[in-house]
Amino acid sequence: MLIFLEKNKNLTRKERERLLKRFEILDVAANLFATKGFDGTKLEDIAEASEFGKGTLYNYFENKEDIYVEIINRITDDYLSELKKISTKSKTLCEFISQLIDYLVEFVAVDRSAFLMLLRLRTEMNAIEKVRKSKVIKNYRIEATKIFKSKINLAIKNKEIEKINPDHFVILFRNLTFPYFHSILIMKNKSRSVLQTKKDLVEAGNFIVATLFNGISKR
Amino acid sequence: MLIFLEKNKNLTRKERERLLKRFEILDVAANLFATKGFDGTKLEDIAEASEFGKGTLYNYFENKEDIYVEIINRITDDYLSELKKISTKSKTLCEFISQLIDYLVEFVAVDRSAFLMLLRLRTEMNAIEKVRKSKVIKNYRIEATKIFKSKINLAIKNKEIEKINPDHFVILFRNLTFPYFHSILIMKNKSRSVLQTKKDLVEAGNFIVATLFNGISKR
Amino acid sequence: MLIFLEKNKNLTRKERERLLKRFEILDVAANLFATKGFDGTKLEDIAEASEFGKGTLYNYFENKEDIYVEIINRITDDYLSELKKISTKSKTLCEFISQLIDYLVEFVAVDRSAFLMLLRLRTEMNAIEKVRKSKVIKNYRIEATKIFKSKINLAIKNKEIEKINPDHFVILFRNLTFPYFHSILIMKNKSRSVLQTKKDLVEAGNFIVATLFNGISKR
Amino acid sequence: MLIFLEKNKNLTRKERERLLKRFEILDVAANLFATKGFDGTKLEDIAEASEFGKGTLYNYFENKEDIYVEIINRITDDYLSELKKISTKSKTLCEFISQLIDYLVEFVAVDRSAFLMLLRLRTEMNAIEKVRKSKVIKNYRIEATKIFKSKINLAIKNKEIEKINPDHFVILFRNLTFPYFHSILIMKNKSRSVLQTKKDLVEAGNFIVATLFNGISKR
DNA sequence: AATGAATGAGCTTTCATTCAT
DNA sequence: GATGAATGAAAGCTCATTCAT
Repeated sequence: MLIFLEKNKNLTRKERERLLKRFEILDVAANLFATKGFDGTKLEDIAEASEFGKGTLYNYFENKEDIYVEIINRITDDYLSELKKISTKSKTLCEFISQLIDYLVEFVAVDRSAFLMLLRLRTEMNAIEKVRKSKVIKNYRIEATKIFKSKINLAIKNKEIEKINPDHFVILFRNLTFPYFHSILIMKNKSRSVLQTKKDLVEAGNFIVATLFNGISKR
Repeated sequence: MLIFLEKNKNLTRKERERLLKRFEILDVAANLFATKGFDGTKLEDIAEASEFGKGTLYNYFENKEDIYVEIINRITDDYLSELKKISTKSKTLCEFISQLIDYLVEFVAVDRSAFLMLLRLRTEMNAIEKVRKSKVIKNYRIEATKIFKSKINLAIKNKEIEKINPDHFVILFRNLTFPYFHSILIMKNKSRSVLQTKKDLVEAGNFIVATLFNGISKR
Repeated sequence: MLIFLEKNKNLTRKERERLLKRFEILDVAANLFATKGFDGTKLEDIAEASEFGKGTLYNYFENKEDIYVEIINRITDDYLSELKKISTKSKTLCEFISQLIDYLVEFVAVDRSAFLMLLRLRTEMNAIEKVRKSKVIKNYRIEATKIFKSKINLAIKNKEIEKINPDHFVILFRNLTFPYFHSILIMKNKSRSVLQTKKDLVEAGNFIVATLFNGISKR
Repeated sequence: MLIFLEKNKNLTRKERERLLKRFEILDVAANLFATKGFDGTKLEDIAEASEFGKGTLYNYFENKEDIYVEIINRITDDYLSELKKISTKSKTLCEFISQLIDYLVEFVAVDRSAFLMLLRLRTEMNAIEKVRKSKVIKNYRIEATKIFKSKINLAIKNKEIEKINPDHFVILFRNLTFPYFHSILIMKNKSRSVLQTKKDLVEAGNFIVATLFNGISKR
C-alpha cells in the first residue's frame, strides 16, 4: 500500500482511488479466473465478489477479456522483471535455478491465484483471442527464454554442466516447475496449514534442483 | 476392429453396432475437446464432425459432460493398463522409465487428442463436476502412484538410485513428461513432418531420462 | 400461397416449410419495425408476435439487423420491379406517374408495413450499418432514379412537359408521395373504414398528379 | 443575447444564468438528436458535448425525453410564430408560399439541426410518448393548418387558384418541402461550399413554387 | 433409432438514472 | 449546483437439451 502511494504521488486523490479500485477488481477476478478458468468465471461472479455492480466493472474495464488480459499481463511482467533480477544476481546456473525456485516458492505462497493463472495460461490462450495477441505475453516468453538460454550456455562454457541442448532444458524446466508445485498444492490441500504448505514447497524445490543437477542414480 | 469383434462376441449385432457408433462419437469428440477444450466445443460441433444429428448423440450419451467423462475414463484406463504391463516387463527403474517414455512417445504420435486431453485434465476438472467425481479417474491416480512408488522403492532397495522421496519423484515425473512433450508438439508445429516430430519426441524422451537419472552437472 | 408453392416446386417439403416460416417471421417483424422502428422493436417482440421462441429466430436469421435488412431488400426489390413494369407499359410521363401512383395506392392499402418501412428508410439507414451497405438498396436507388430520369427526358423531348431539371423532379416526386400518403393514413386513422381509406388515397393520388402537371393556379 | 437579456429583465442573475445553461444544453442536444436520432444519442454524448457532467443535466431537465420534447416544442413554436408573421405580411397565396419557402431556406441554412429534427419528428413520435402527447406540438399542427387553410380559401375566393381541397394542399406542401430540402442537403453533401448549398436550396425552392402553381405540363 | 427445429435459461454488455460527495 | 461513480433493468445473442416426427 505504501509502495502504491509512493509510486502514484503525482496523481490526484480520485485517480489514486480509481487505480485502487481497479486493483481490487483485478485481484478478485484473478482469484476467480484461477480457480474456475475464463469461461467458468461469470462477470456476475466478479461483480459479486468485488462487491460492485455488474455495470460498474465496465467503468473500469472494456470487457471481460480485458480484465483477464490485464491480469495476465501484470503477472508475466512481474515474473519477467524478477527473472531479470535473479539472472543478474546469480553466478552459476545452479545458483540461478536455486534462487528462481526460491522465488517461485514465495510466489506460489503469496499469490496463489497468479500462480494458477500462469499454470492455465497455455490452455486458456486458445480460447481468448486477446491473450493470444498480447504483446506483453509474447515478449515475456521471448525474454524469459533468452535469459535462460544465456545462463545455460554460460554454464556449459564454464564447464559447470554437460553439453546439453539449451532449448531442451528451458522447456523441461518451465514445464516441470509449475505443474509440480501445483501438484503439491492440491495433493495435500485440505489437511494442511499454510506453514506446512510452504515447507512442502521448499522441500519440493530442493528436490527439483537436486534431481536436475545430479540425477537420481546412485553415485 | 477384429479385437473389438472378438471382445464383444457375445453381443447381438445391434448391440455391437451401437457400441461402434459410440466409439465413433467418442473419437470425434476427443479430437474436438483436445483442441478446443470442454467449453470451447459445442455439441453441434461434435454432431457435425461425427455426421450424426444433434439429437442422436443423446441416444448414446446422457449429455455433453458424459461424453467428456467417458473419453477421459477410457484414456486413463488404457494408460493404466499399459503402465501395469510395462511395470511387469521392466526390471530396473531406469528400464521402467525408459519403456514408459517410449510408450508415451508412441502414444503422443498415435493418439494426439488423447494426449492433449490428459494434459488439460487437471484444469478442466475444476469445471466439470463429473470428472472431479469420476471413480475411474480417482482409481487411475491411486493405482498409477502405487506402481510408481513400488518401482522406486525397489530401485532404492537395489541401490539403483539414491534414497529419494518416492512421492516427490512420482509427481516430478508425471508433471514433467506431459507438458514437455506438449511443448515439443506446439513449438515446431508448422514446419515439421510427422516423421521429424517423432524424432524430436524420441530425442526429448532421451533427454528426460538422462537428466532424471544423471542430472546435468559436469561429472 | 399458390404462387409460393409454384415457385418452389423443386424444393423438399422441409425446405418449403422453412421458407414459409421465414416469411412468417419477416412478415411479423415488418409490422413491428414499421410501427416501432428498428430500435423500438425488441427481438422478444418479434419472437412473441411470431409465436416462436427467441432462440428459434436465430435458426432462421443471423441477427436482428439481418431480419431488418432482408425485409427492406425484399420491399425495394419488389418496388423496383414494379417500377420497371410500369415504365415499360406507360407512354407519356403523365401516364407513368398516374399508373405509379395507382400502384402506390394499392401498395399502401395492401402492405402498409412495407410502406411504412420505406418511409422510415432514410432515417433508419443512419442507425443500421448493414442497411447503409446493402447493395440491393443502393441498386434500387440508382435504378429507380434512372427510370424516372429517362421518362422525364423523353417527356421533355416530346414536348409533353416544360424543360425542367429532371433531378429536381425526381427528388420532388419521391419526397412528396410517400409522406403525403402517410399523412392520409394517420390523419384519419381512427374513424375510418378500410374502404374509405382507399378512397381517400385515390383522391390524394389524383390531387398529386393534377398539381404536379397543372399546378393550382387559376387558368 | 441582447434579446435574451431584454426578455428576462425581471429575473434574478441566477435565474438568467440557469436559463442560459438550459439553452446551451438544448442547443448541443439538438445537434446530436438531429444527426443520430433519439435512441442513437446517449445522455453521455450530450453531457460531453455540452461540457457538463451527466448528473448536472438532471438538474436542468427531468430526463432525456424532456430534453427532446423541449427542443421540439421550441422549434415548432418558433416556426409557428414565423408562419403567423408571414401570413400577415403576404397578400396572395403565391406570395405566402414564396415567402415561407424563403424563410425555410434560411432556416435550413441557419439551424440545420432544428430542421433535421422536424424532419424526423413524425417517425420519432412513435417512440417517444411525451412527444406524442405534447400540447405544444398538437397546437402547432392545428394552428399551422388553420393558417394555411384560411390562406388557401382566400386564394380560391379571389380566383387566384383553382377550387382545390385545402386539406390536400396543406398536406402536400408540408410533406413536400422538408424532405425535398433534406434531399438537397444530403445529395451533394460532400463536394459543396456553404454558399453553393444555399444557392441550391434557393433554386429548389423556386422549383417547388413553380411546380405547385403552374405544374410541369407544357403550356 | 435418427433427426434438427424449437426452446429458454443464462450469458455479456449498454445506458438512463441516482446519489453521495 | 456540479459531479461522475455506481447501478441494474433490459437488451441481443448462444447453446445444451428436448421432443415431435
